[in-house]
Amino acid sequence: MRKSREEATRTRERIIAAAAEEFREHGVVATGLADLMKAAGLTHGGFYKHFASKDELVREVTAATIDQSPLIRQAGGKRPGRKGLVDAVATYLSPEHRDNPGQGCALAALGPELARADARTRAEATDGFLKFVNVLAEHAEGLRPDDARKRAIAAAATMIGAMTMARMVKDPELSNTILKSSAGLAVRCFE
Amino acid sequence: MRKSREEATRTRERIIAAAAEEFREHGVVATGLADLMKAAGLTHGGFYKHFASKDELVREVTAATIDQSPLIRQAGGKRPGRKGLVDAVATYLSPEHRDNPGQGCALAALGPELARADARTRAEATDGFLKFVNVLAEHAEGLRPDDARKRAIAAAATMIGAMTMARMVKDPELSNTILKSSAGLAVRCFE
DNA sequence: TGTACATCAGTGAACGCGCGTTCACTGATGTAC
DNA sequence: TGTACATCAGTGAACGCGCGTTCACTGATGTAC
Repeated sequence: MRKSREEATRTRERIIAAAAEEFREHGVVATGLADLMKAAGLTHGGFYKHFASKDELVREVTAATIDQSPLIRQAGGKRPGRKGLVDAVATYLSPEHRDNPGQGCALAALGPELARADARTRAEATDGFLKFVNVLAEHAEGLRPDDARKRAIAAAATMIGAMTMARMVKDPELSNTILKSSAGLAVRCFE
Repeated sequence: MRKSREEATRTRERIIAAAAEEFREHGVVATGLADLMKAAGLTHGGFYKHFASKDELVREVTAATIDQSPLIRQAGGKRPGRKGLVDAVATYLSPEHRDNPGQGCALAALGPELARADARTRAEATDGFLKFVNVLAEHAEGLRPDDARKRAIAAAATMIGAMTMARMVKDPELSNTILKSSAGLAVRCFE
């Protein structure tokens, strides 16, 4: 039962979307292709009509998922400067983001797994990290560009580390403190 | 060939040490028990004479590995105050630590995997995070204790996030910049 | 202290299972005339 | 525009493999008298 080209393209995107969610929620290695294809509404045999291997899927998911980070999703059309920065950081370091890793930032959900991935996936992850950094740097006011970039890099590390730790920690109060205190630091970083 | 009690205890510790290294290097899910027992110099069948399950091992490794974080390993017997803080942060955010995840901080190497682990493992990870925070807070001078704690939490998030991103990123220059800029932020955090 | 027996650390084969991947097949879609 | 044929998206069974776990067995260690 061959499908039309547009439908095949849509299927491919559906697989990527399902994988993006499953990977961020359960981890890349822990997610099986059969589970993932079922989540996309297909049987597992069809996978290789769209991707040469699981590694190729991981690479495509990494590339596609960056734009779904809450920081980047809300970046377009928001106010610049300090107000915008505070908004962006608060959206990223929100309890909503923490409690929904499947829809959130891949760097926070998969950081160490991406660090162990193949060169091309790491290259995609690097691009994603730089995109993240640039969104932050654009909110910096009155700083030399390379200084803004350095500060944005440290702020990004803070935000990504905070999200990971806020999810890991068992005590909900401590988790909230991690988010709040780190948000404060990320904003202060540009002052 | 039964072994003496002391030898059995040593074997158990050898399994934990081997697992600690393998897990941090390749991830928990990606590490098989057979590989890990071979790394400990044993055959895989003997594993269940020491642990009830892989999950139990993960929990014990999490508890045992925290003290091997470069931050905590060098904490005893170092100078207090700002100098000690700068040293501690520099040791943690060093290229040596980045390039040797198998001997490094479990929070940076396994953060998201620990976040998905069972309740008891997450409790161990939480204790480990608080130990990390306390080491930093002890270096804070002239701050109210709860303020020092909040700042230490944000500094910890920065350091852990920075180590993860420094390992993930492909560009070595960017990786070094992440370490340096984040170290600066972690120290400034207490001023 | 010496002897007889129970314990149990470690071995290596085997268990069922799910993994990533392959393949023969189906039938609707796309193409050529 | 209609017809004949090639293509190929998706199915579902099957591949070998390594996973976590179990088990019968060995023989040195520990224990009881």
